[in-house]
Order: sequence, then structure tokens, then C-alpha cells
Amino acid sequence: MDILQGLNQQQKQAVETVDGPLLIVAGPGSGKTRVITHRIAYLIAVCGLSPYRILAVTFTNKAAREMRERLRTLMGLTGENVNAGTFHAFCSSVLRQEYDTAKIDRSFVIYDQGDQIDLMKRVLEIEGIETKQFAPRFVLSAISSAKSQLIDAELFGEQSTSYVDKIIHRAYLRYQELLTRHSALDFDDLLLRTYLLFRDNKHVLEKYQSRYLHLLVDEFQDTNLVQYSIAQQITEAHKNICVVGDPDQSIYSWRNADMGNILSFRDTYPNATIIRLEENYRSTKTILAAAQSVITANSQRIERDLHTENPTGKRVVIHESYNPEEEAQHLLREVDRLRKEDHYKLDDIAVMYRVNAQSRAVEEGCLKYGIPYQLIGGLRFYQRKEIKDIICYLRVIQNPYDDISLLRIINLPTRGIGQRTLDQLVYISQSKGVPIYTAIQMACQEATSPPGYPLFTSRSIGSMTKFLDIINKLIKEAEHNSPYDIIEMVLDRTGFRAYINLDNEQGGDRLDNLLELQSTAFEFQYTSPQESLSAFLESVALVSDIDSIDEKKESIKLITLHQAKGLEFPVVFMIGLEEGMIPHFRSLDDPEQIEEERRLFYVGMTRAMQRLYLTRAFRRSFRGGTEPGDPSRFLADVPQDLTSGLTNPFEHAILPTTRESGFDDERAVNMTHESFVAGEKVSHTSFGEGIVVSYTPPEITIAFKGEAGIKRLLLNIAPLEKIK
DNA sequence: CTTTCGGGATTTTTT
DNA sequence: ATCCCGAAAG
Repeated sequence: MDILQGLNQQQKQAVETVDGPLLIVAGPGSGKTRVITHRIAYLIAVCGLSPYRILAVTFTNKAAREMRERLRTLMGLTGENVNAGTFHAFCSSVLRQEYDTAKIDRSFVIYDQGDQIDLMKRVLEIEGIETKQFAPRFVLSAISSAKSQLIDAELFGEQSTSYVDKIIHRAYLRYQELLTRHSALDFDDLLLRTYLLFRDNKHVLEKYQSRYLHLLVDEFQDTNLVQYSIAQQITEAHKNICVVGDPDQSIYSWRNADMGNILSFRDTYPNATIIRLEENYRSTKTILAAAQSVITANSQRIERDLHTENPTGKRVVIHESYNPEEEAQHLLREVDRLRKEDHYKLDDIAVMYRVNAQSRAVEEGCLKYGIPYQLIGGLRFYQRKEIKDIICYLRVIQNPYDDISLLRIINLPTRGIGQRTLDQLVYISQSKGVPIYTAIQMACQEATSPPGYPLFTSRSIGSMTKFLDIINKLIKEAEHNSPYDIIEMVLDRTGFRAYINLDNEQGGDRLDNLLELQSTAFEFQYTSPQESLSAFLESVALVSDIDSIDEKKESIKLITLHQAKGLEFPVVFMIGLEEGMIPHFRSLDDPEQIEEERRLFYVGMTRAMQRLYLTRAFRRSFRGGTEPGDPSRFLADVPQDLTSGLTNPFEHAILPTTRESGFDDERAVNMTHESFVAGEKVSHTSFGEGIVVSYTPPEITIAFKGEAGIKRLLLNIAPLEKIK
């Protein structure tokens, strides 16, 4: 059977075990994706299952897309019919389908984090909750956590005893009320409402149970309770549930993921088959051993034996720079060398960091040295102001009761509906319990305001009537136009295009972004315009940045460690490996969070196939100022016999050392040096001549003649020479 | 009603 | 440093 060809013993077993619950514990690089796709192919080709009867849940849309592609190469077009997607996408489609039973507005919109915060601010205002104590984010995260654990607003109330919980309960109730009024769902609602739908409507559940005879869940260590519960609901009858995961790569607990799901799987299904994939096909022996040394320092884990037949490979390079700029410069110099001497392509190389802000120095370096790069995430495309604005117009067109979107665009570009008018609208909306859109209609219809209600000036009535007119016309047009054309109409009719053009500084970029959005919309042409628009908006809400990673060829990839999960690269640079960055400040006081940070570090290391660079900067700017940083504690767990570069990152190399990495030769010259005295003349390879201001090992302060001005440098790496 | 200016808070990671 | 929000000027 050729589907089994080229698979090792465990992999074969995983593919052939088709009946009943199956847990695959897959180490990094153990051919997990391969097993999943081959298993699906096996179910179809050997067991004769229709692809429609298989549901595969992945962590990102990209993973789903890749799965479908692999299936196609494996078995042709039949493979395309497997339903593969994220939990959120699956749930969204279920709710869209079962809106009636689920009691959800058919044209519901999905609120992202920004919308949620806007909404929560209103909630707190209405409830008179002090935002100093109860920050919108804080309340939202409590609600999100509750929803992830199957706790709806009512249940939350029953369980809340503390003062804080009682306040959050109030906010929770009001938050849900407003969401419903706006016909909106947040990310967690997609999951929770689907769970509740299945729980309370047996006939609906049965429909899905009988359709999907097999369920696969990838990245199981990063699922939360609702997700796991939905998976259980669907497979309740036949128990054909296959989950794949790696507890060592669990890095989303902050999103309420619970790696305990892996452990409880065995309790829930005592007869589950458990298969371990422990042969690594990705990394060199050195990289795997280094990663293994880092992860074994965690206390909450199960010991296991990862191994590889791959060659030993090069040592892991550890390097220390003075500041992020130098770190980037050094990295790019090495990228250049890898390309010229070792014949790597730019696509082979990834730069990984803990927080998005760290990409900046690398980005600037890339621009300076002309190295093409692709930045993933950061200011997310769909969060950019102009994009979000247009999205909100589209959402209002689809569902005018969505207050959050409506309030965002009601005076954009400015059309004379100011704060005062807005206040009055909100007042009407609040006192009558109707959406803003309805409030505007009321205001415009009634020639005279009824007693007890706010008086609008004739001017503001005029402005509102105009606005209402534009929106209503757009809603009409949307009935028989594609998303692409609707965007065009929005840009023209609302004066948004002119508004963008006003800003000539960034106007060009913004227009480009809008055109990009429009071209994305072009692909959405379904059976009806309404469906097309709602499919487009849904995809906008549910795509992740990582989904677009391959778009720009021949470039190095700049990604966060979280985004790197599931990816692999021949060459990996992990930068900014300092205490405070990784482990991050906010996890410092919680041992469990530190363990998660370590897993994050481990995930990064195990992305590397052939080369791994671990770099850090001595000084890092923070809130304007600049502060020294200690090396990340995780670096200490990389065995020295596997590394080159600084043999011991914890000792600043003031003492003469020999360096093996060799890519810093010109600097190595300065590894041995006498002390400096204030007033001495020195020369620096990039800053030119200067005079020593002070000398406090390991730092030296120099006043340069040129533009560089006064600099504080790290002595052991600064390319300095004394001038007589 | 709109724009601009200054003070204050602020950032982990993302479906 | 940068962004967001509220207050005062235009």
C-alpha cells in the first residue's frame, strides 16, 4: 500500500489505527503533518470513507490550506473535499447554518479584540464601573476565560462570590446584551454558542455527528475546554477522535488553552490508543540536543526520548551585541555570508523574537542593507486604520445594528455629526434599548422631537438624514453587487477616497492598502451577493497573519516565536534573548508561566533544521530610555559543548578568549586589550575617531567627532583601536 | 463642529 | 518613544 510507504513503524501505526480514540504525541519534526494527511488519505482510499465525512481541525488557516494541498498531491481532487479549518471557522459556519436554532441573527458580525475593547468601554460606562480598577482588557480576559470554560453569563453569576467577580458578572451580562443587540459575536462566542447549540439541540448535534464520522484535531495541546468539548460532542457516538499534540509545545495558555486536555484525554478515553512519534527528521543532532537540554529543565513534563538520524551539523552559535541595532547588523551580515558562502536562499532564513516590537531593528537593518524581508504580524493588516474603517462600512452594510462599527464610521470622513449629536443618539439608544441605527431613523422621521427626548438641531438632523441616505443606498446596492464593487462604491459615495487623498504623507500607502483589500475581496464571489459579503467579512475576521507567510518569495521571514509554531526553516535566528524579553517581564512572578516561556524558547529552537543562532543585546531601549539586560536564563541551559561564539554568555568576555564562530574576526582583534584612560584617542570602524570619556568595564563611553556623538559601547565587541 | 495640543498611560504572545 | 484621550482653541 503506497500510502504507508516511507513511514516509520509508529507513523504507520498512527495511520492505520482508524477506529476509536487515538492520541498521537508528536515531538517536533517527527512528521506529524505527514501522519495526519496520510491518515486521512488512508481513511478515504483504503477504508473507503467519503472525504465529506472527515473533519480536520487545525490551528491556523494556513495549516488547513497546506493539509488540503498535501492531500491533493497524495490523492488528487477528492482530497480537497475534506473539511479542514480552525475551530473558529468551523463554528462560525455551523452558526451561520443553524442560526435559527441557535437564536442568532443570520448576518452576525464577528468582533475582534479592538471591537471588544470599544464595546467593553461602553459597557463599563453604562454600568458605572471604574475603569481604573477594572480595565476593559482585564474584564474582557475574565469573560474570555469564563467562556472558554463553558461558563455563560448566568452561570458566572451563580459562581461568583467575590466582590470582583460580582462586578465582572454585571459587565458580562451587559456585554452579552449589547453583543446581541448589535448582532455580533466575539471569538469566544463562536465556540461557546456552538457548544451550547449542540448541547441543547440533540437533533442538530446528530446531524453533525452523522455527517462527520472522523475528527482530527491538530495542535491539541493548544486547545481549550470549549474546543475539546465540541470535539467530544461531535464524536460522542462513534468515538473516532484523533488528537495530535505535544505538551512541550504548549504556548497558548494565555488564550485559555489547557495542555491538561492531553492528559485528560487518556482519562476520558481509557481505551485510547497512544502513539509516540519520537524520531526527529528535521534538525541536526546538535540542534535537537541543545533544544532537549533546554526543555528538560521544566518540571511539569513527561520525559521522553527524542532522537534523530540526521548528521551532527554545526554548533549552535551564541552571540552578544551591544544593542538591538548592532544585533540586527550582525545578523544581517551573517545572512549575507550564509547566502554567499553557504548558498542558502533568503527563504531558508527566519528571524524569531518574543514580541513584535523587536522586529523593528531588524526591519530597519534590512532596509539599510537592501535585504528583502517579510514581516509577519506586527500592525496587523486588518487592524490598520483605513482598512478597519472600510471593513466597518461593510459590516454596517451587512448589519446596520452593529453599533461599534456604525459609531466608527458615522462621522468619517467628517460629515457634521459631532459629539453632541452622538451623545443624544446614544441616550435614545440606551433609554429605548434600540441600536443606534434605529435611533437615527427615529430622529430623522419625527419632525419634532417628542417631549422628554433630546432636541436635535435642524443642522444635525440634516447631517444624519444624509448619512442614513448613503448607508441605505449602499445596503440596497449590496443586494446585487460583489464585495469588490461594494468597496468601490463605499470609497466613492462616502467621500472616503478623497479623505484618504488629503493626507498626502501616507495617502499613497493607505490607498495601496485599500486596493489590496479590494483585490482580496475580488475572490469572494459566491452564489449570492449577501453570501459573498458575509463570507468575505468572516474571512477577514478569522484569518491570521501567518496565513500569508509564503506570499513574498525570496525574503527572510520576521516572525514571533508564537507564530513560528508548526513551521521549519534551514536557518533560524532567535534574537533578543534577554531576561525580561524571554522569559517576558509579565511572566516573571509565576513559575508556570516561566515554564511556558521555556516551551516557547524550545519551540523556536526546534524550528531550525541546520543552523541555529541565539543572539542577545547588552542594552535594550525601553520606554524611551535604555537599560542593560541580563542574558535569558534559558541560554544557560544550552550545553557549552554544543555552542560556539561566546562560550559563556554570562561572563562578559573581558578576558582574552578565542572564538570559534569566526564570523566576527575583525572584532576578535579587540578581544585582548589594555585598559583605556579618559582622554585617549581611539578609532571605531563605523563611528570614526573619538575620545574616551569614561572607562567602566565592560562599558566604555566615547565622544566621536562625527555624527555619532557620544556613545556607550561594550568593550569586548566594539571594533576599537587606539590612536597614538 | 473640528482640529490641535498636551498630559498620561503603556505593550506579550492571537483565533 | 508612541499612542490614546480629554480639553481648549479655531
